[in-house]
Amino acid sequence: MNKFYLTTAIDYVNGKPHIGHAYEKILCDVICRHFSQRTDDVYFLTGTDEHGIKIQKTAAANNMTPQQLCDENSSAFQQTWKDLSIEYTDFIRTTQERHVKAVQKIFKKLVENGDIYKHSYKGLYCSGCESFLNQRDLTEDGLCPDHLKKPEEVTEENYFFRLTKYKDAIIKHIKENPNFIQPEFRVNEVLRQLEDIEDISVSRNKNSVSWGIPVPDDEEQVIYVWIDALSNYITALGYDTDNPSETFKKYWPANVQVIGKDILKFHSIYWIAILMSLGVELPQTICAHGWITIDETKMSKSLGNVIAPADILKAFELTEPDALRYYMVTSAPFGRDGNYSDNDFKEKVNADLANNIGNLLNRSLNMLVKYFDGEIKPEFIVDGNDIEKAGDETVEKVKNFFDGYQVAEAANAIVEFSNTVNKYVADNAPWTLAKEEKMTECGIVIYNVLEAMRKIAVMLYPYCPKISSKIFTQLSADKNLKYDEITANKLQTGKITEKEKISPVFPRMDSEFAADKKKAK
RNA sequence: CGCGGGGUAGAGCAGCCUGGUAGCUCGUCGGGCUCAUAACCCGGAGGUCGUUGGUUCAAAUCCAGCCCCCGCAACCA
Repeated sequence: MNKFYLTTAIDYVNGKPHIGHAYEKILCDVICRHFSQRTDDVYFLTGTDEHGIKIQKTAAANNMTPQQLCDENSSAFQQTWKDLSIEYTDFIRTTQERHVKAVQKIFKKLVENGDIYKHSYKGLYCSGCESFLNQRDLTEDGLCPDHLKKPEEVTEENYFFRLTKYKDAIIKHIKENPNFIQPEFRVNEVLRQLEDIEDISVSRNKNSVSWGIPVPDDEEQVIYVWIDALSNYITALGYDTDNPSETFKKYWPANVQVIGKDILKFHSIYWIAILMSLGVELPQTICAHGWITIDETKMSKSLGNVIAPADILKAFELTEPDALRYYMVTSAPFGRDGNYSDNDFKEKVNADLANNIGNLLNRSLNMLVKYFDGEIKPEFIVDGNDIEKAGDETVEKVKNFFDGYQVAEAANAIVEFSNTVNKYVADNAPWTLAKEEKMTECGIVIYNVLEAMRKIAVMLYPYCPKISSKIFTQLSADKNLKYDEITANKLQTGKITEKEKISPVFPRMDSEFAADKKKAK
């Protein structure tokens, strides 16, 4: 693999970031960090979607210009990603000039290709809402639910995209490329949706929506969400209908486009049709993740159970996001919904990060200090033992899971390995060996454990970069994170640590350590 | 109506394709160890595998019917 390009959905800036937004970005960051360990060239794109009637209205309600609202909320998203250690390569905003210009060119190109036509559209317009309503949105009496007024039938002339022209080609592509839509159980849903698609409206009259990218050569119309938002995945790379950038040529097509299950239709049908019309290659995989519920309840503004990632970190007095990152991506199996609850969060990270992995490092380093003054002697290194093999097998398993973007499953494999190593410690009881003065045997066991820890630190890095870094530091190990070098590298011999340098890399939440931390503040 | 997934110990899941001792994580109870972050290791208790019937020497697993839950179909992240 010589490059890896991943995109997230771009978030609509009509509100502040919550853990639903965060879930996707963490998932993507974990995937990108993993692939950065296997290729030098990872490009990770995220951003914000900033046009449309909702932004226009929210801004007006708050006495702001739409651009002010977008600036404020887009910044909030960027700050949140920083707080969560999301290291994207580029952040695109659909109000940026680079995007606006490219979208207009794309629109023109679609017109030239004969895939866009003008068509009058008859709809139910509510003047209170300043927008069209669907029949199903109305009350039983046919009134607008918000304004309790009867909407008027209004005819608007819009531009339409010939989606139906690409229907057969899309079906063919989906059937011929089994990995195109992931998880696989979504494929039938999409094929079913394809059966009754119609051409889609891709513009709005300026009178109903003014906050958008103007249609080229028609002052009356602005470009609607489809062509605007979806094309961010290529405009960010510098796509241009006449003269695409080197970056675009290098990274497109995307290896994977990660989205929520709610927008799968737009990505596996609309977006694909647009690319087909433009004559641009299709992404390799569209991966739809599930949703995060809160205490088994759907998150919604009306229920008032929306949680911001920062609130969780604050509530648990966490100074780094690793635990939350770990929990979020392991709480749901691939593509399924996950759940967040304070209690599950605490239990999961205590069990895996503190008790299992963190304690394993702590106990083995302490033994190294106690029995060998922190020194690894050359005679401790014996190749080909069972733990080494188990470690190498885990490395392979983790790679395979990531190849299918199965992030939670890969994490389980890492914890399982750590668990095996804990058993190995108990079975071989280095403390007993020390008492019996079998010092070389004792050293071999401890060394094997520390070597296993080094591998765990490499594999854990995508999930918990800060904890991983602490493990490397305490092992005095080279922070080499490349998978190819896992087996080639070894811990250095000689004195690697002393009593004062050892401390829990992840304190149990609610433990004495956490309590001490609170006091210290 | 349709298409798809599911119902297995208190909770969350695996096993089902390729029938033959029902497994994992958390919790719980008991024991062990003493290197460690009330940690770690071992063991116990706890399940008529939704239900009815069929195939078979043998069914959680295959087949049929029924009951219940969920997803998609609807611009929710």
